[in-house]
Amino acid sequence: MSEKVMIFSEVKNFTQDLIDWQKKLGRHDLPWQKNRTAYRVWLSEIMLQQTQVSTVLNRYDEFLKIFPTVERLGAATVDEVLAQWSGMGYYTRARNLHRCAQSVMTDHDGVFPSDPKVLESLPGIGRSTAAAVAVFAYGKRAAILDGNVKRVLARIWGFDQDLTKTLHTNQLWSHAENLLPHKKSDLIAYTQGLMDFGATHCTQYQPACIDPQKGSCPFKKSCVAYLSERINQIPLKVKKVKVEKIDMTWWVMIHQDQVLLEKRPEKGIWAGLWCFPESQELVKEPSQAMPAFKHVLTHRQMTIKPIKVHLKKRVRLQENQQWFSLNDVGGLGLPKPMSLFLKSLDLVRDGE
DNA sequence: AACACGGGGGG
DNA sequence: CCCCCAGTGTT
Repeated sequence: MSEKVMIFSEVKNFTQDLIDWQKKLGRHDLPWQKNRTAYRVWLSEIMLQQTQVSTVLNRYDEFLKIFPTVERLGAATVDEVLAQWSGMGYYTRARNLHRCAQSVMTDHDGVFPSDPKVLESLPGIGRSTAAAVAVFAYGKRAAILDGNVKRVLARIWGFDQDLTKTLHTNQLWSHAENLLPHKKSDLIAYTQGLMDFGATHCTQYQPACIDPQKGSCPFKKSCVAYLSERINQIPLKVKKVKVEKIDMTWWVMIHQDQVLLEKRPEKGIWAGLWCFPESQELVKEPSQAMPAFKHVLTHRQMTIKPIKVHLKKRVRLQENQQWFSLNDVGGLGLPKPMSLFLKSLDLVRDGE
């Protein structure tokens, strides 16, 4: 048994059902669905990469009016292109759009290539966009796999692997290719159907299977995510916690064998635990920077910079502060780096 | 406020 | 391969 079959069980007639669905319930009147030249298709795909259909609808015709051909676009200045793009965000797209137009003019005799692999070599065109242009403009047999399509395929086949992993996304790519219709005449309806079904029915939140207002889902009977009540878990994208880098100062105030500690607020990091004060302004005794060290938490990488001050008298600067003998700190609630640090203080003291 | 999106670029 | 980024719109 091949790997493909093990991962993606048979969903009967998916391809044909989707084609039928598209013909009946898909979108047929979007401006870029008429007169599907490579230039028009390409422009719409780039605009749609990170921008909603409703926004692109307001911009597409205007853009084409100003840059009616790939030649005119390539001949424009990048500033003119950026000006026309303004408000749509991700301005790298506009710069690549311009570069791509120039490359089509100089490297491809002014004609967009039809081979997805060649399209993919152009600026701003990745695997999915290349396939879309090849299908819509040239009727080629190529698979798209954008965010909408990933959601549709992952849900129906119950593919619950982490899609931030290249391996799993590649498995989905293979699956997308296996699903392509064999009749070339079906490719446009099929590809458009994938896009439309994902955008209007198999939406991220409240898809049609649980929201009748969106219509009915033709795949309800076989959709693994729906049948196993995992619509909200699939597709799975494990977001890596962003590790924030933080510098923290510890004022290590020492008087004889005692240190001044501060009970931290009940909210935030190390809530309610005892720590060195992170700031102080009143004490003017000479201070000495100690070696900084790192402490790593799930979501933070802290660089702790202790500053030692030997005080002649015990002062308490705030209500939440208290002096402790080093012999007693062991009984306090201390965050990990505090207990490690205090132990090292002990060693220093013993060594003295 | 958190999340979603395709592609590029650097390590 | 992995990570990070960019900007607007949606939930």
